[in-house]
Amino acid sequence: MNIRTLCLGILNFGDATGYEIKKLSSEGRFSYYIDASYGAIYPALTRLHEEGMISLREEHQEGKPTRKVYSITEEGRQEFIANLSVDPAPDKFKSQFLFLMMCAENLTPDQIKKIIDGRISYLKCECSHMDEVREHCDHAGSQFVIGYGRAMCQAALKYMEDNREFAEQIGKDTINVEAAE
Amino acid sequence: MNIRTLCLGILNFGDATGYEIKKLSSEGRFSYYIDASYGAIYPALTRLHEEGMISLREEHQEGKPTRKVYSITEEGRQEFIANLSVDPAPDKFKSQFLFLMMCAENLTPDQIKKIIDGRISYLKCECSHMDEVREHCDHAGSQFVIGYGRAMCQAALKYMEDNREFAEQIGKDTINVEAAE
DNA sequence: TACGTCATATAACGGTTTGATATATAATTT
DNA sequence: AAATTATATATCAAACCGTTATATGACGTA
Repeated sequence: MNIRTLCLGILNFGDATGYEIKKLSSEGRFSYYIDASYGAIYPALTRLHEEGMISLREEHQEGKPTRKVYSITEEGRQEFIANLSVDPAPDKFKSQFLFLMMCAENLTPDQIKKIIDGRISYLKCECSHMDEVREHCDHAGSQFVIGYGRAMCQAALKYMEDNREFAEQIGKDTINVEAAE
Repeated sequence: MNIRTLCLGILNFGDATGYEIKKLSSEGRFSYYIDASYGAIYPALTRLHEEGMISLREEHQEGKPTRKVYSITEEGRQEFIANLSVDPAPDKFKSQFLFLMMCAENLTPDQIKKIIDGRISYLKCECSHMDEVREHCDHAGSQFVIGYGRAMCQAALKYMEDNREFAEQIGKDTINVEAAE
């Protein structure tokens, strides 16, 4: 799924500027499973507008750049709907935390402990962020999606709490092995 | 975390060719949280070799291209360890499935059902793939990481089974709304 | 006075996708 | 049985897509 479809999808929920699309994708109710950058959004919007998929309304403001508010057109809606019919691609997931855990025998027990503590507070933060988003949103699709994200987050937290001792042991074992050599 | 560090990390587990690094990252025990492409791996290995971070042993074969087997050097190991000390970046997660669910009111009940069925079999497939990887691997870090992935996968399956009716209702509601208009 | 928010935009960089090249073996179709 | 197609091994480059970093600038807040 490319940014083109992503912009159309967000605009299908309501008019927005490039700035707002960015915020929705990295902080709003889309943020759990999407993250687009300005460098991709602005050129995509320009092209979508040239092709008539979205229309533009300029709101001039004093001291600030002109707000360029985009709306999806009937043509754009059709392209968007057509794109929804293709089979969804597999999820993409990248985690530097898991990579670090995989290499835990190269870390000191102290480092491992710090990383795990950081992970748990990161997950708690994500979790409460999703709770917040869920409260301010009664759209059914959003409820389902945020609920999914929350379930993942809670499962991760539970796993971390149940298995942190095992992970911390890796660092301690390595020290003993090195001492024995 | 860039491919450079990723290649060093995989080579720190043992010698490998570019081809094998790719397989490990998209099918092996790293695949749950990493995925690198040939187009990134080969240039990275070439550069790493030029810089003395990895050494090269060529194995000539009949009919096939020469196998270029890389090993991490002491210098490479030092760079790798140094890179493990930085705070892990937040996870990156992208899901076309969740995007589709977010837009469920634009889909027919039939489409939603098909997407959910596909999702459940995808998750089951991922889950059994992880079980398989876990069995063939008694390295502690791998156990922790695969266990994490498995926990996520099972939580996703449970959520899907508990909430599929809710999601399927979205499509049916939309039809009724449209009929009423 | 420095940082966070609003707002658009581009250049440099990094990584993915696609496809070229080449052979052997396994599976499927005719 | 023969022919075709898919899969696995193995490296690599070009085209394309998206991220990161940065420029610009004003307003509000700590």
